[in-house]
Amino acid sequence: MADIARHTEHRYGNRPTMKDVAARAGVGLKTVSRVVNGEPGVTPDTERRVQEAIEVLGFRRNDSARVLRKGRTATVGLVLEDLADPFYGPLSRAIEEVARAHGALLINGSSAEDPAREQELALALCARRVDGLIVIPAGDDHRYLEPEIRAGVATVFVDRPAGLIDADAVLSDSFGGARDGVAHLIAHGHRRIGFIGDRPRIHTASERLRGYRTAMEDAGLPVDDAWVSLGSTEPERVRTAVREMLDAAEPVTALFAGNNRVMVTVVRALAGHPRPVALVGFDDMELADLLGITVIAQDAAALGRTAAERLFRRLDGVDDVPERVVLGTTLLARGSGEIPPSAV
Amino acid sequence: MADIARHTEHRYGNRPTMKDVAARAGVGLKTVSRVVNGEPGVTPDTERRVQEAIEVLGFRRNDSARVLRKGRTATVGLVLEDLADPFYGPLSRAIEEVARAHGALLINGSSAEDPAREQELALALCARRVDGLIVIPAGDDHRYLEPEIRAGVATVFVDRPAGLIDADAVLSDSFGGARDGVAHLIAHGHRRIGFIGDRPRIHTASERLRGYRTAMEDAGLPVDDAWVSLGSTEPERVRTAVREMLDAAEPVTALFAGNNRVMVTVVRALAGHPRPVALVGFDDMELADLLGITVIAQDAAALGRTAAERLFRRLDGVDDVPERVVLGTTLLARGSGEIPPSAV
DNA sequence: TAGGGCCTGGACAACGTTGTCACCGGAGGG
DNA sequence: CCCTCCGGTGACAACGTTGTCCAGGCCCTA
Repeated sequence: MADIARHTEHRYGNRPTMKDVAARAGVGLKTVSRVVNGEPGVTPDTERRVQEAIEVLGFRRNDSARVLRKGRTATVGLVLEDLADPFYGPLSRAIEEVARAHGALLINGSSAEDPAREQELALALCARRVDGLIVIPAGDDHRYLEPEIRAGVATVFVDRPAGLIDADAVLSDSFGGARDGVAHLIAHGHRRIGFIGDRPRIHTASERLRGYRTAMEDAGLPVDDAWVSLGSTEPERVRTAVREMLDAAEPVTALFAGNNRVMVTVVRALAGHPRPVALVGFDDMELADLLGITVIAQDAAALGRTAAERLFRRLDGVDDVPERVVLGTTLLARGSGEIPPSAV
Repeated sequence: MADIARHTEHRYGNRPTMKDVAARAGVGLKTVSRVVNGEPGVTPDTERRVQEAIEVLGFRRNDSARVLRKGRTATVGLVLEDLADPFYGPLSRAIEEVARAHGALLINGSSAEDPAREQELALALCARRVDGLIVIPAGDDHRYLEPEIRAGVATVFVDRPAGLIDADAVLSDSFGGARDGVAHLIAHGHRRIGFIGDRPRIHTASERLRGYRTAMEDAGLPVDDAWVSLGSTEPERVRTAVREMLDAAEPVTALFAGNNRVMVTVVRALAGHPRPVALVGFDDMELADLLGITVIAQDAAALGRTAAERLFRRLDGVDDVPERVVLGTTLLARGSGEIPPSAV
């Protein structure tokens, strides 16, 4: 007796199960299941009795058991890089909307830019048997996902491509966007333009650098090594980079900021600078319009939506080859990018 | 034969189970379980054989089954209001960090300010048997959560209190913050101060309004009905409210913005206004410092952290009475709040 | 009125894991 | 030399749900 009690002790705080509901309603277990799932073949009267019992007991179906039985979880996982980065807000929101439209729930977590944590998180999601996975990669080796993908977990990468495996990816045109932004500065008369970007290991960062170099080359302009600074987006590092480029014997007259983190710090640094310096940043931000910052805007929502739709198409059984989708960017001229070069 | 095939057909894409691993390693099922869970009592040699089989087969434990058996999911649910609102980024990030420190995963979703959707989402999370729930309420009736709480789902509300049930809540001092902000404007000479806030149904909105009224009253100032505008945070509505207050016969000389959504629109509206108007906003935002906007800052991260810690304390069995924790706010003077009243 | 089909309801197994308990072989003590 | 004990191992039930299949009752038709 004591044994039995110990056995069923703190099990979900003793929640009622379908069995309990069945007993209370005086029907069979399966009939309760039918009512709960809206399956046909139940008399209105029986259904009413079951509903009543459900109400009284406060029964709620245990989806874990359901998942175990059915094999589908109606859940997709999202591994993003930093929940607090404003760029990812609209992106994950768009994914959530699509998931919701497909009756699925979203589980997410952030990797904090740490590849090990990305892997840990992605695999934890797989252990929860998400139907699909959307990943904003922090690392550059995703072979660890191969068994999962083989086992049927639909996987789509966003913002950055997967590393060392062949998988769907939805990206912004980092190269083209950066090239256009730098060309914009050149068109306004700049010849010495600085580029401050994220760590080159990150795909978007290196693509944007490539865009910068291409624009310069296309205009027949040389690029001094001192004009390019890559590394973490730590404010301290970025501030130093700005200072060095502006204090040089031949200072740059314009700057290109490789992403929103960098841009924020650059704007702050330039605010304290005596000479006007042109600036174009990658990524739009709220309030950037009021500050008159010219940016290359990505459509984060479209990125998320596209990726999610792709994921659900795969979950619906469409099985075409992995593909890379690239979305265009938009240059928003607001003033900071149209400042002419100032005499030194 | 065909029957058997049909039976095991598309089940997680036929993932290997512990049984498969056991067969391959030539050991018993339970031994595999022991290895997977790091339980003691397995010879190094046996363990190696099992690990090898796991590797080869690409086995990953099915947490759904585990949950079903154990009764705990090591998962907490977060119902927030809008993933894309920058205020919630740091908040959910802080919650995630605490959850991670406790070895738990976070599932979240947004209610989009719709009470029905909040309920749907919260109950879906309960069906997935999350151990705990953190809710940023959209609605003001949470009785639907009573069976869940009774069944043992630890529940903490953040940013706004629960409605009609007794539950933990972690809040910012909306009343005190607004009162201080308005008092700040009064101290700088303003007598006619407008308040533009969110819908009064929302607890924070009404508290902030109360703070505004209290500050005015404390200073012996009257409040004209035309100076108070409550409603949605739609830009169009806020713009209209700003215009009306500034175009009145006796226009306000200062504005208090009830939250970050409102503040953004107000700043935009004031940018096009000929006369300088003082402004204090509730909620800090990135770049607000560069625009010189004086704000009442809440510590979103502390809010999230406090709530999450409270949740896990409950999950650890601490069972004190539901409590309301109120965190202080900080006035950040940056210029816009220190503009003196301009002659009309 | 008997027979057949349809509709409602229930018994039972299975999903993949973990807790319980029993078994087996070897070491150590009497 | 036998008995006990213990560490390592495996058989089995149980978690709560759903799919399958069968039973019984009803109505309709011949």
